[in-house]
Order: sequence, then structure tokens, then C-alpha cells
Amino acid sequence: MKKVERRGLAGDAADRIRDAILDGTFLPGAALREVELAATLGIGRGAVREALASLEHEGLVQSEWHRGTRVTDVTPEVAEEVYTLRATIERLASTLAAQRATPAELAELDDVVDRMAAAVESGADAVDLLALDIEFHDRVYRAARHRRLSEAWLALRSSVRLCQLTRIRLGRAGYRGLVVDEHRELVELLRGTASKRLARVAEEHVLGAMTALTKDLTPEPEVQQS
Amino acid sequence: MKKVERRGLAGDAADRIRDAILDGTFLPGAALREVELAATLGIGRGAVREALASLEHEGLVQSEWHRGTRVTDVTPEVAEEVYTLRATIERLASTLAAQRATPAELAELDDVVDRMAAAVESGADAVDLLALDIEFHDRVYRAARHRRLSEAWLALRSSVRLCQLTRIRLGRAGYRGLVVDEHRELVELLRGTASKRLARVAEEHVLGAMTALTKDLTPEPEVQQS
DNA sequence: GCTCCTCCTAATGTCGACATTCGGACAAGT
DNA sequence: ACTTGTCCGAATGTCGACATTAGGAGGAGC
Repeated sequence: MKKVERRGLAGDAADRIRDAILDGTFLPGAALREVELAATLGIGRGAVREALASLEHEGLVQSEWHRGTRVTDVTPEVAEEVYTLRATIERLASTLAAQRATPAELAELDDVVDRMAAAVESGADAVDLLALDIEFHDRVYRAARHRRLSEAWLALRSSVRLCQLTRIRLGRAGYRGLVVDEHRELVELLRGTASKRLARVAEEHVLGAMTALTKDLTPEPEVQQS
Repeated sequence: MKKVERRGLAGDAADRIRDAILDGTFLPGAALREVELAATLGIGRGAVREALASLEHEGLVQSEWHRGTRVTDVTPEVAEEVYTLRATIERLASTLAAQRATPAELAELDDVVDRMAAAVESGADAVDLLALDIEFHDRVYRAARHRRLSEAWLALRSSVRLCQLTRIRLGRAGYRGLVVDEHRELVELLRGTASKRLARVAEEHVLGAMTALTKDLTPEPEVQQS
């Protein structure tokens, strides 16, 4: 059995607010007022404060002394920071996962990739594909069995989603079929013993995503003029 | 001019508590009671709560639902997690610093290494050497100019100090002269363009420290018997 | 003697009230 | 016209009181 996780209101509140940010209820740059959120969620301001502190630690929001909290807006610079850091961490996660993953965990990774392939085949939504992508990497980190590393991923994960979602929102996006192949290659390498190559591919997998992302996020040259 | 940093009580409280943990006022495993701390520091419980949340994010303390917060105790497992993660992050930091460091920053690194050498020469305290070691790496991260990466280091730094300090407290320790040479090599590589070699050396620099650390932290086989 | 149940205590979780701070609007001075 | 000073509204920062919970002490039942 898996132990039940008991959390306070702050944890729930953080989840709600995070979801609201990720599904576009709060757009980048929007102000998150404590009293307002407290009223909306039906909880006290203390819990909201704690939740916002969590989200700040995840990089989803930024707050300044006595100036409130607002949703981080996704600039190419932010995307570059998030993805370079993620690439580095992913390198370690893959290496560890290759050493420690059980056959069952590897099989589950296969399953996720199959579901991704099916989703691409049936022309599924880009958001659904993104969810599968993230699930894949969640499982890799779990297989790595490294508490602090998993926490680092949890902190980055929200930012990764936010980056990809704004990209999708911009209409660019287009999850190519390439994604499926890349993940399938990763699973194969996790099964093998070519740790050097695995580390390189895992890192490049993320950096490749970054390249596509920053390019799409860079605002097109304005034609309009004042 | 450098902008003044305005923080609330929580920030100050976090610093005080962190220092208290690092200088041994609160030993690993000790309970940190909110009311007690609030009374000691002369502030409200809210601020203390916020401070403890920060420290938990740094990995210095752990808290459970309705069971309070206690100082993380340094096991070889913790040390291994902290140092493997640090090695990975340091690899990126060094690579970026090599690309972005100004000549002034590199000169300051030289200065730190010189001070380390002088300290070793004059048989200084292990704690002082540790401070210089950390200052060196602080500067590397600053030169890397990567906000999220720096934050990741800030979060790990306290744990690194805690690990090293308990090691010193155990009497093992003994900062060897080797440390000076290693840092001097790092600066040279930062000046050069051999980025692959730099990445490897930076990573191994940390992993080497880990090996010494985990060995010293592993409790000696008990002779006593029940 | 062992288990289970009930209470009790000490701590954390939660909340709303009050204090502090920011930034803009507006007016006065140069 | 530009700067400077003051006021004001709205938000966050801070605090103590109250609600809830965990874990142990103690007794009843077997």
C-alpha cells in the first residue's frame, strides 16, 4: 500500500492556483492578490500566502516586497534558463534510472511511449501529448530514486509546462512525430549499458526542445508601426 | 550602485535559524518548535513558519503534517544525494562561467584561491577553509549569470555546509592541501577553452569531495555489544 | 500480561484584525 | 515646465486567538 499523504489547505490551494495558471485563468503578468484568492478559495490568507510561496519556489510566480505576486511571464530568456537547467538535471536522472530502474518501470515507460504514438496517430490535442511527455519524464525521475533530484524536477516541471503551454497558445507548437521516436530511443538506451551515449542523448533531447521553444517564443518582428 | 534588498522578518528569521543550525545550536534531529522560536526571536509565529518553509526548501530541515519541524540529520545517503546533484549542477555552472566570466571575475577567483593557499599555509581552521571554498563556488555561479541555476545552488549550499560541518565535528576532516590545487586548476580551465575537460574536472571535483565525505560520515563499526 | 479504548497535552494548522508599505494623484513651490 | 511634498487607497506584512491534530499516559476489558 502507498501511504496516504496528508497535507494542509496550503497544499490544495497551491494545486488549484497552479492549475488556474496553467489553464490560462491567470495569464502571465497577472496579479495574484491574496485577499482575492482567499475569498475565491474560501480559505484564510495565511494558507494562500504559503501556497504562493510554494509557487514562487517553482518559478511559476514572482513576488516583491509589499508589491504583491504576479505570474511569471514566459520570455525566451526564462525558457532558456529552465531548459538548460532541466537538460543538466535530466542527464543525471537518466544515468541513475538506467542503473536503478526495475523491469516493471521500464515496461511502464514503453507503455507511455505507446500511448504517445497512439495519440499522435489519432491526431490528439497538443495538450494531451504534453501531458504524456511529462508523465514519461516523471517516471524516469521516479526510477532514479533520488529524492532531491525529484524535488528539483518538481520545481522545474511547472515552468516547463508553462513554457510549452504558452507556445501552444501562440499557435506555433505542432508536436511532431519526432517526439515519439526520441522517447523510444531514450527507453532503449535506459535498457542498455551505453551510459555515455544515454547521458548525451538525454541532454540533447531537452536542449532540442529548447531550441524549438525559444524560436517559437521569440516575438515575430512587428509590422505595425506607431 | 547595488540595489538595497528589502526583506521581511521571515528572511531575517531564516538567516538566524540557519546560522543556529550551522553553528551547532540546533543539532541534527533537534525539534524546531514554532512558538519557542517565535518567542526567542521576538517575532510572530507566521514569520517563523515562513522561515521554516524556506529552510525546508533548502533541505536543512524536514517537517511533517502536525508533527513539527526538525533538523535534517546527515546520513551518508543524504550526503550522496546532495553531492551528486551538486556535481551535476556545478558542471553546468562551470561551463557557463567559462563562457561568460569577465576578467575581473576571474581575477577575484584567483584571489580567493590565494587566500585559501595562505590559510592552508598558516594552518588555519577547517571552518575558515570551508568558508573560502564556498565563496569560490559562489563566485563561479555568479559568473555563470543564470538565475535559476544560482537559486539551485543557494538551495544546496546550506546542505553542503551542514555535511562538511558535521564531518569537521566528527574530527575526521582535515582539509588537505589538495583542495588548493584543485581550485587553482579549475580557474585555469575557466580561463581556457577546453570546455569538455572543464566540465569533467568540475564534476569530479565535487564527486571527489563526496567520496571523502561519505566515507567519513559512515559510522565506524560498533565494538560495543548489547 | 496484552490489547484496545479514552482522555489529555502540547504542538501545529487556520483565521481574521491591525500595522506597514507602496505607488499614484494632486497640489505647491521654484 | 519641472521638481518636490503630501495625501490616500489598496495591497501586503505581522500578529495573537482559536481550531485541529498527533502521540502518549492511563485504565478497562479479556
